[in-house]
Amino acid sequence: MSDLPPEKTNMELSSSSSMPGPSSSLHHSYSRKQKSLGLLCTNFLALYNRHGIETIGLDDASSKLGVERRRIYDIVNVLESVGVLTRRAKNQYTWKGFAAIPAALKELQEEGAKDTFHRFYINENVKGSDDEDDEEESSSQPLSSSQTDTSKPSLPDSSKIEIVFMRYNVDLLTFFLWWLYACVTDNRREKSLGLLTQNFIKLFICSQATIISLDEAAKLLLGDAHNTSIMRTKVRRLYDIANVLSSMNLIEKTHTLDSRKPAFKWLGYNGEPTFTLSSDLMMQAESKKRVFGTDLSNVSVKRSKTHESATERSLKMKHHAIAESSYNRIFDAHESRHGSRGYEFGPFAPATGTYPTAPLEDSSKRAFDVENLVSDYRPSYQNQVLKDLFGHYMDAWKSWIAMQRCWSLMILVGYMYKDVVPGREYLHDMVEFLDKVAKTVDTAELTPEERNLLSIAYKNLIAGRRDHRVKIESEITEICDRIFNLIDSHLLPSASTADSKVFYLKMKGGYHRYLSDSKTGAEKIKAVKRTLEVYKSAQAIALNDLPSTNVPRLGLALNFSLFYYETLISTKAALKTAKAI
DNA sequence: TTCTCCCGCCAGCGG
DNA sequence: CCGCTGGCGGGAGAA
Repeated sequence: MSDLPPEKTNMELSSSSSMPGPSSSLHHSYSRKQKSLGLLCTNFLALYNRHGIETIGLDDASSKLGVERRRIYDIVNVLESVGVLTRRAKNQYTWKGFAAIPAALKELQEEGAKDTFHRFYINENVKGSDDEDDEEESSSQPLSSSQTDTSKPSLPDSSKIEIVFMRYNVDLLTFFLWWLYACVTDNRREKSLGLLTQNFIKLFICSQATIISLDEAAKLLLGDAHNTSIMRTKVRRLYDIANVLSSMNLIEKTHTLDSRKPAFKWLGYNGEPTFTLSSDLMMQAESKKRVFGTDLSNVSVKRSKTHESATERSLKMKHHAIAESSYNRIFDAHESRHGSRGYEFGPFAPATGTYPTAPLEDSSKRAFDVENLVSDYRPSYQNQVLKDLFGHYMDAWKSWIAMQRCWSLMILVGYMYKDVVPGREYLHDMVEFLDKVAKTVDTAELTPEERNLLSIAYKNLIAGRRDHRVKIESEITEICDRIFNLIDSHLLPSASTADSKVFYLKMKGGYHRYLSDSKTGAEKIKAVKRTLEVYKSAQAIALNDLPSTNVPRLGLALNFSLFYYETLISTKAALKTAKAI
């Protein structure tokens, strides 16, 4: 609101602002193609792709090519991402040449192979309905009604988190690692043209697809975010990139097979591209540009900044006057929504004990703005700060409040990044962590969310073991069945002496006993009964036909009595406890 | 009309 | 503070 910088406002009065926009086109036949990024890149390469070029100054480039510096940045960034250039210092780049491309591509390919991370941007299944989240889980947590709870708008409802946990075996430590990673990975960098270029290239070289349309690329690179405005921006950038890359002959514009839609085909690096010949063409091309180009861009930026020639400025202002109002409004809205932009909570400013809840407060509609979430919760710590970051967090880890905060952040981040599927290592680290957390209750009680997480975590932990036990049990059963079968249908029928009969029966009884140990409930009772039966029949034979000194008979007696003793004790105990309850 | 994509604002950052 | 970078999206040519 009315925060026009003063210099701009006084500039305005000089301009003949009566004619809004399109009047500017009358006195020069202006063609965009003359100024395309692709052409510019070609010229750039022609200018510098030769022997003897070591370093490139951006000023130099911009004045030689007759474009604003801004455009040079675009080109240079893309070129750098394929290794043709390297930044050496401010304003200074080192020319590596096309020879460096293959290595860079190879690296990209390898990187792309194990690249699970950069799928960061997720999200936004648009409306509050968590549509494709499968339903099976909901039975256990019936209160998962999406909105309506105004009481605690702070975090995404815990049932959802639980689903996330369950589905992906996500644990807290993993969350934390993600978050660290997200912090360390510079926010701005993530959206940079260079990185985008690399990812774009990865799409080609890490898949079989040779033809990709920019729409598809944008969708792939964005994960699932189908937000149109984000898409539009991304596609714009992809156009920029594609133009540069195609001027290097790395890709080529074609059409998709099925439709008319334009797309780009990967050509790859085929040695030195052909455009070196344009080195002389360039001269004339450049001179032509001088003629055709609007006066806007060519003049050295430096000069125009100190002494802005009025004509030039007026032209600018025309644009500006129209754009200004709406632009500012949008901008203001955006800014106010963010409040003060500073990352005031720092990594873990212990002073404010509350949860960082602000962006979620609109709980009526869960489709919160991820962009803002990301910028709020993933502050872009730069350089200096980054160096200490890890240690800092590790320190913070020890303080309860920090932990609490960390926890909520992790939940948020985990929620946001739920599409990333993590591994299942860290199990024990997680338990340790949880123990630590749980032991801090004397300082501060667990919040409901935290309690819930604690329970979930341990539940997950146990669940695995129980599964394991079930498996073991079934194996035991199988083995026992095998032996019973063997004894009943072979060994026992062909046993002629009482001695051997008793021996086998004793053995059979023993295995029934083992079975009864590992079973529970009705199965256990059955196994116990069986044991008893078998032992009794064995005993009958033994008492009749065997001398009291016979070894199998003695063994049988021992086992039988032992079994009796055990079952008796346990039944008694069971009865007692049952009565007590 | 939709597709392309240039232009330049201005936030961030380094010095 | 100043100047360099570079994300970003408006909106103007091109198709």
